[in-house]
Amino acid sequence: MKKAKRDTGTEALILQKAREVFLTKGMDGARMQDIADAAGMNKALLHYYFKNKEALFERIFNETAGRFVPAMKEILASDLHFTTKIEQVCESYISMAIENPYIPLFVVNEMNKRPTQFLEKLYRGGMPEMHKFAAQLDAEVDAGNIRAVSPAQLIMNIMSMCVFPFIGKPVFASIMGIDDLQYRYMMEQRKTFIPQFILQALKP
Amino acid sequence: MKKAKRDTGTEALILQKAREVFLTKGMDGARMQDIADAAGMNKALLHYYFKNKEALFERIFNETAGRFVPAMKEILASDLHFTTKIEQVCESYISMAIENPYIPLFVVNEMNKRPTQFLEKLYRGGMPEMHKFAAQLDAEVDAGNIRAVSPAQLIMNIMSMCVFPFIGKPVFASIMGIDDLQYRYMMEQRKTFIPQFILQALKP
DNA sequence: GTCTATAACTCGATAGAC
DNA sequence: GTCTATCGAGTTATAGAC
Repeated sequence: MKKAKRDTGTEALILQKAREVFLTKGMDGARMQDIADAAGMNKALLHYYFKNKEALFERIFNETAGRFVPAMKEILASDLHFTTKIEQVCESYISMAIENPYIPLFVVNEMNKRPTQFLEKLYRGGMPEMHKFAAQLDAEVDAGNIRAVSPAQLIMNIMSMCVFPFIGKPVFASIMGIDDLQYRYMMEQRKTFIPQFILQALKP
Repeated sequence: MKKAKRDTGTEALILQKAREVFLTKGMDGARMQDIADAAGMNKALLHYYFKNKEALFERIFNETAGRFVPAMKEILASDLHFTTKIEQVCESYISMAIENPYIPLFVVNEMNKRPTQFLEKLYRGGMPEMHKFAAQLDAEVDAGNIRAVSPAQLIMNIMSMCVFPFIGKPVFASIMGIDDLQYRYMMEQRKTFIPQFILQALKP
């Protein structure tokens, strides 16, 4: 039986609770008091472990972005067939978002508030290989395997269909009259629905 | 030559500037001082016209949501052919978002922060006629005109492809290496690209 | 109706006891 | 390492002169 706490138990607890608070309220909306309450401690202790609110936020943000950006880049940069890439990107992103439903809106907000810092992190370890994927598409078009299509517009469609349902959940769930469990099921379905939808649209 | 100011010139000016500030910084990030500065007056005057920050924000939010929600509902509830509905929804939403690029993220944030109040406004004047559109789709499927498809998933796809490119602009523009003008052009293209893409995906 | 000045309050951060 | 107490900056909101 493991110990409930590890060496740096308190620091880990702070990070965990700070994560919950920042993800749901954002940097501006979150209060240090909220985090202290969630962790069952006082504000002073937060400052003992982290210099200030911004440092704590930065830490959370880096871990959050770092959690799924690399996987995406890896898939796109690989030598897989473009069909497989689409399938894997959808499967990978939607799985992550089902488990971390607050991440999409959180990331999108920070990205819009501080685009430069965000892009810096995005590009760390190499620019995403959009060109490779785009070149694959163009090759398929030339070979007559798929209809002529703008790679940029297609990439936008793929990302949109994967990400937005998590951001727009309140309206979607409401107008469709479904609960959380049913919504989760719909998202599971989308892992295969989106690739099928796209490939169908690309048929010559 | 008209007067620059109308009866309630000051109030209108406050609303206009408050709108700019709230849309870009959000409720939490915006400061009354920011609005006062933008309007070239002092904070006290803001409170003379509006009880408090929240009341001012509420006013802006209602006007913002009210600006495009009714148009959407009208299109969906109409007797147009489902193909035409898709075309008009895309054209209508994208046109609005091109002219008001900050609205999508702003609305999405408020919707997630206070879902109940948002949905209340959305449903004012009748629930959106999703069922009518869904029934149209099912009829087309039965007639063999389009492939079998979940109306809910399809609606999600349409909304996602229209809305998300405006929310995710910073990354998209960056990885595609294009400037604001080129991005705007891409959005113009999407007005027809999305409907074509969808109809292609629905071909039997 | 618009301004200046300031009260009242929130919140991040620090000092210092234990 | 964790707590209580408090400071000080920044913000909303109000009082009162013009």
